[in-house]
Amino acid sequence: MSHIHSETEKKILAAAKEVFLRRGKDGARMQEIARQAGINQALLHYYFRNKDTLFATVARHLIRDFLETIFSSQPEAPTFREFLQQFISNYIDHLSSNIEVSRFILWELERGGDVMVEEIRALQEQHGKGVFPMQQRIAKAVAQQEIRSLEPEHLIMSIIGMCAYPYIARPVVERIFRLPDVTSREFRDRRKQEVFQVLWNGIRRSS
Amino acid sequence: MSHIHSETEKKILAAAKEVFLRRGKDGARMQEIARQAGINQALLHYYFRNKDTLFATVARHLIRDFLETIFSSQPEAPTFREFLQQFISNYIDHLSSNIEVSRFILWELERGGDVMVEEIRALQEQHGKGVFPMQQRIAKAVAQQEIRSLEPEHLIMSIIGMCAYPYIARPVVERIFRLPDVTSREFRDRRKQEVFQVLWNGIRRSS
DNA sequence: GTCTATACATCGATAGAC
DNA sequence: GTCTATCGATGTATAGAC
Repeated sequence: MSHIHSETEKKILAAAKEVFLRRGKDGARMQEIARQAGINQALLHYYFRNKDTLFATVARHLIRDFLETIFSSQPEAPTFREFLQQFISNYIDHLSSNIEVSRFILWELERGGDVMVEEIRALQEQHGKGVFPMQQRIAKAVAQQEIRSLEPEHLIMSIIGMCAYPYIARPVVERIFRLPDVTSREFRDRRKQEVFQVLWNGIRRSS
Repeated sequence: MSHIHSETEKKILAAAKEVFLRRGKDGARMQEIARQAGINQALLHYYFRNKDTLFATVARHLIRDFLETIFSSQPEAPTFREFLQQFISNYIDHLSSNIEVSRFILWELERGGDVMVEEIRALQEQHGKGVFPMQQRIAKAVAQQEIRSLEPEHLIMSIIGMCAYPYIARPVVERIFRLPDVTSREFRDRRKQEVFQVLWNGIRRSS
């Protein structure tokens, strides 16, 4: 993997990222990417053989950045309760200010999720043990009896599902439930609180 | 809205439903729909002026059926606890045996969700009061102190998000978490139990 | 109503001059 | 490296015979 990036190549990658995020792989037009990069279509094919190559490069970067932001730098909270609260807050804030990335990841999942899976695997190796960093944190909390016995994978699915849903089903949430803009401070704070309250009471040992 | 359906029209609608479900609006080919219906492309345009018209008709039917199955015929359980448990079970089973429909709804949401919103509004009028049937059931449970005070809309988002996530992120779930096929009996039963346990403990009053 | 044949538009990709 | 011009494939839609 070459890391020598000419000025033109950087412009192309930046333009491609924007267009692919906005329109998806199939919706994106090579012409639009070229125009946005201030070059012509032939030069685009000179740098990246074809659309597939260009898309693969962009998708890999986008997904890697997303995963690293969310799962790599995890809150170093002393208790699992605080860890959970901070993770939910970070995750909702990040989804909220990167709505196009969430949509892009959905597209990628519909396409089969291959890039997603590969990047997660790479992240796992990087952190050793071949598991999600978060999986270990949860397993530890169970072992130390901070929370009731459960399968970490299921808890992770629950957290992500609850946090991500409003951003996936935004039209329904905003127009049917008549809730405020899902990116607004008001909505985010309310949602964070509700997600945490349900989850924490749902997994704590005291029940 | 005409309800006179010729034999050919029915064949077209059935074929279009299958192809649109499998490939989405943009991925679907009029040629493929024609072939599957056993006719030619010209006849397709004779019945439905263009692709948009055909898609709109199919999408409306698909989404209406989905919404009616899930939200119209609700469990008539005496307690909210049982209601919740049954709803989760029905919803997960339905998603599981209609994976293509879930994917189709995601596509529709990404497109702006207009058809979805219109059909939900229609369903609301049909049930009076201008709200989700489920919204009322939750509000009642709060009023009768079966569960703690909360906004019904947030609880609905939590339920749907937790149930739907595995079917949205299927590649990650099955390949990274190494969980069984999300449509398997084994997985569904485990997921139903986990979702219910978290949610019920998360909203019951006793906490 | 149903067909064959074809027009017309779009888009990714390449040839070839500079 | 960068450009203009154009090819070739694909896909929607229509013309016109039966």
